[in-house]
Amino acid sequence: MTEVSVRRSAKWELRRQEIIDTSAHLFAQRGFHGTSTAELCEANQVGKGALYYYIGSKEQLLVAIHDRVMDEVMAGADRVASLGGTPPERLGGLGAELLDVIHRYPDHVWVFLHEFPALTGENAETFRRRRRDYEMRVEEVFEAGQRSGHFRDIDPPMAAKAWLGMHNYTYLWLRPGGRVGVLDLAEQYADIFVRGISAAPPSAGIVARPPTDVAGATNAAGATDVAGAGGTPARTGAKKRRQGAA
Amino acid sequence: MTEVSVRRSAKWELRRQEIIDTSAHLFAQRGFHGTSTAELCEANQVGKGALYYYIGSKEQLLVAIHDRVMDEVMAGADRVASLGGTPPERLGGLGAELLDVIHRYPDHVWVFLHEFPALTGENAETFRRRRRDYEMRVEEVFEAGQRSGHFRDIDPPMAAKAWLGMHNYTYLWLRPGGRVGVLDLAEQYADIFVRGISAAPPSAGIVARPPTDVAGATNAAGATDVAGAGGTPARTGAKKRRQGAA
DNA sequence: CCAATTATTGACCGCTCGGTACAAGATTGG
DNA sequence: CCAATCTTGTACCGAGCGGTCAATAATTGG
Repeated sequence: MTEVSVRRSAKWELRRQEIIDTSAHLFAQRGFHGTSTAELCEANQVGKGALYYYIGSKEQLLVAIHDRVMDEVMAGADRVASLGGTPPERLGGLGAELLDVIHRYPDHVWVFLHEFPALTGENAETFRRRRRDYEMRVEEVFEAGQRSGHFRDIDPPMAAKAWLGMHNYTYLWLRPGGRVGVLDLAEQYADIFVRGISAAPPSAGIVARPPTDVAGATNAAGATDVAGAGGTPARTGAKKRRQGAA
Repeated sequence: MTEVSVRRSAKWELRRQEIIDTSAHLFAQRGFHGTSTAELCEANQVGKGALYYYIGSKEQLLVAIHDRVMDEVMAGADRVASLGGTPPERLGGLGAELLDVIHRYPDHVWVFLHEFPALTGENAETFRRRRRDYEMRVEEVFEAGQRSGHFRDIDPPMAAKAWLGMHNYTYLWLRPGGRVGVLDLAEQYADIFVRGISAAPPSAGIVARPPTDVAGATNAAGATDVAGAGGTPARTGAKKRRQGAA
């Protein structure tokens, strides 16, 4: 389906990359479905024929953007793993690498984090798996940190999600040349998070108050799914479409 | 433009809410631009005429979903503010309220966090402002915590964004009936974050290592914007479209 | 220098999109 | 009971969609 087989010239690959990057910029502004192929042509200064000569289809373009992000992120994780170090050090390294990617590819990352649901079938499956792979590598650091006694006893999947959220969210504001430097930010984030989960004298129960429960408010349609992410909808009887969560 | 003036019957309002909620579910699966009005009709079991009788336009539907989320989130913040308490307590309260909304309206929140760029003109402006308002209320808690000596000296805007990211990201996996309870989660998150920024003996520099800089990699098109979020694009010469960041 | 290959154009296709018009049911209040 | 009003289905609209194609310009290698 993906048809990667055919080798093309280096010039072709180069032009293709340019088009991918420019298109990522557009997608990040207008959304994938909100951007027409005509707009892609205009932004890339090519006719329709040439555009499709390079991209194959709109979805393959989206896949290429996803690939760029996942490749970079995974390469960063590999680099960190190859360096070894204590769990806190490894966690800091992962954060620095992740923020580095977000900083260098803001458009691609935006698309990656927003337009995953626009992928269909096999493509969606591929990136669901790759995301999960990365998340597991983060979890492993938390597990290692608990075994080594650096971290206290928190649920690793939960910690990983908290950590991911904190870092991923920077895609909304972290920009080259911005007020905050990436490396500085990575250090501060690592500092906050590592302190937060480190095995140290607990600071007693200063924590949350339950939300003052406003009158029996559930989803007004009573329509909320009950299982984990991506549960099948009731009632709608969808036809051919793509799946849900990321 | 928004045409809120005309009062309708209670029955009408009720049916409208049902349609909004059902549509939020669809949008959360397929994306706003990826969902056709025909699909909305099928999901809501109405014809096109009836659909538009209730929603006015597709974008007004999107606005209604955004409204629901912002209203709930702001109401939660108000409740917390009215309770008073120390900054750590207030922060925990905000987190519990925020997670509560995400938990009760997973579809609406998904749409809110993904489809903001689909809003145009005045609507985009409105919700950009309301988001910023909420963010500032979070920042204020960090500032107060520093004044009171509960928190150490971190940049409040940065801390607010880290905190927001950590909490908002739960929209990807937090579901009614899921493995983790909301209140429990809120406590753990508050625990991690408050420890992470509390004024306490610093645990020395165990933090980040810089990313081993892979060969001169900037955006291959050299196309990254240089200013803060939402900078105007170069080169594309867009026509009538909406703005960038959230 | 010329044939083979690569790169590009722009007209065109069938289809779906968001939205409207309007007549006909349902409901309601006097 | 009937007229006014609320609610609904359906046929239809122009526009724009993603994608194709045959012709042709530009480049390349022998």
